Amino acid sequence: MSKARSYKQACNIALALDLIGERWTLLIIRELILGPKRFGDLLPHLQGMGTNLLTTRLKELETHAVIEKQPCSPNSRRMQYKLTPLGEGLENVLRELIRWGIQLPQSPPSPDSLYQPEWDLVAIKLLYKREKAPKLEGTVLIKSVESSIYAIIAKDGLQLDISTTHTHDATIEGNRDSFEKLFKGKSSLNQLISQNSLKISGNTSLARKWASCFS
Amino acid sequence: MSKARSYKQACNIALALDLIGERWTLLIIRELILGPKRFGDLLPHLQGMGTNLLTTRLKELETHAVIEKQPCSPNSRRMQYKLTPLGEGLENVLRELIRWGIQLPQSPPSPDSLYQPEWDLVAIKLLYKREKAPKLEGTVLIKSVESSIYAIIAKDGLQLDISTTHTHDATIEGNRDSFEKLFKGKSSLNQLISQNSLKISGNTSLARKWASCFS
DNA sequence: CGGAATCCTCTTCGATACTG
DNA sequence: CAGTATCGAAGAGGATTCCG
Repeated sequence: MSKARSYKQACNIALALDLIGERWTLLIIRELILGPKRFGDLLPHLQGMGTNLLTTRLKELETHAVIEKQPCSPNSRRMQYKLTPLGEGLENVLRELIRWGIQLPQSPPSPDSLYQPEWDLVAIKLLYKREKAPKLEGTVLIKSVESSIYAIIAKDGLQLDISTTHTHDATIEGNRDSFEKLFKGKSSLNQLISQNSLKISGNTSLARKWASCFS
Repeated sequence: MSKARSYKQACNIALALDLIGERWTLLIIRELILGPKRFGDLLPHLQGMGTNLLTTRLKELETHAVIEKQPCSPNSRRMQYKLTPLGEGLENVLRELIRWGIQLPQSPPSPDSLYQPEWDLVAIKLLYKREKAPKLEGTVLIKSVESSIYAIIAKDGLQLDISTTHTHDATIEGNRDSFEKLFKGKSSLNQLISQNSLKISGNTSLARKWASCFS
């Protein structure tokens, strides 16, 4: 049985870290931010982690009600892992980690480091401030050479999809770098448009309002 | 030399965790939130951590410019560790960890778990929302049987002191439990006063305004 | 195929003893 | 007091196997 090493401190920080402070754990949470995933989907995004260790971590998280294991569909025997409401609360922790990570001296992107476009989606989702345009609704296509991301603006936040095509109201087009600047609040949409870095089409008003939610 | 194990992922979360995700690291940051500390001050608050490991962690943090080592006083040979501006940015991460930790199913306080009053001060400092009363200034004494904490309200946030006596404008008195409810936003000052759990004196208006910054 | 269990090696941790 | 050295214990990483 996993006896879960603990700091044994009567402190909320230490308490939290007892549950999600171990190696790999927060990266597992990151993987589940965009929705439920299966064991086999998690593994390739966690290169270097053994299958046994992933099993252990998933069990720990499950016993602490941070995630839950459920059938992919009602009568299926295939299982998927999903954040519980408690686990979703970790969005706030991840958001601040992203913010802190952004301002870090950027090490030159080492060639042996893994990259998954979904990680950008996680950042976009978490950095989006719906309160800046609470009533906004619609779908924006974020198009670059590398990927086509559909951002579906809904009442309960931003839903992001990279794998399926959706009908969309507006399009923002450009390269990854410019989008990064936009989403991370380093440049405004107007700045990037006037620099010819980004281009908008369709419902441009929607696109503008949506983009203003990142600054 | 410390070769600092890395996740090797082009993701801001993973990048951040490469620096501050290892065991004990965030607890060291917690210790430095209230101000600089010496090696010997850190150790007893990190029970179970070997001295060698603390040395290693401090060096890692120093090379990544999260903390810096400096003389206690200009010409002293005694050294202390202090957060850099980059390190101070981790306040946001710690704040969210505290918030998440608070809503965790409270395990019965195990007898072998360590408790340090300073950890409460860290929580108070980080949960205080100055923007709720931006112009407030003064000193509030938070008095319980266990401790006398001076909260000095300043422009750049809350300064907290448990070791020295200060002149104060207002006093809030009660037991630790009630204070916890107040600071963690679970109860309002008015509620706690009407329950006879807390008592205020001195500049009660200041005390009320200050207390409202936690809800 | 998904994922749990087993082994084995290597690294990190934890605790204590030691040194400038 | 501030760290270094050491060593057994625990955990991580990788490959492989087993089972439904």
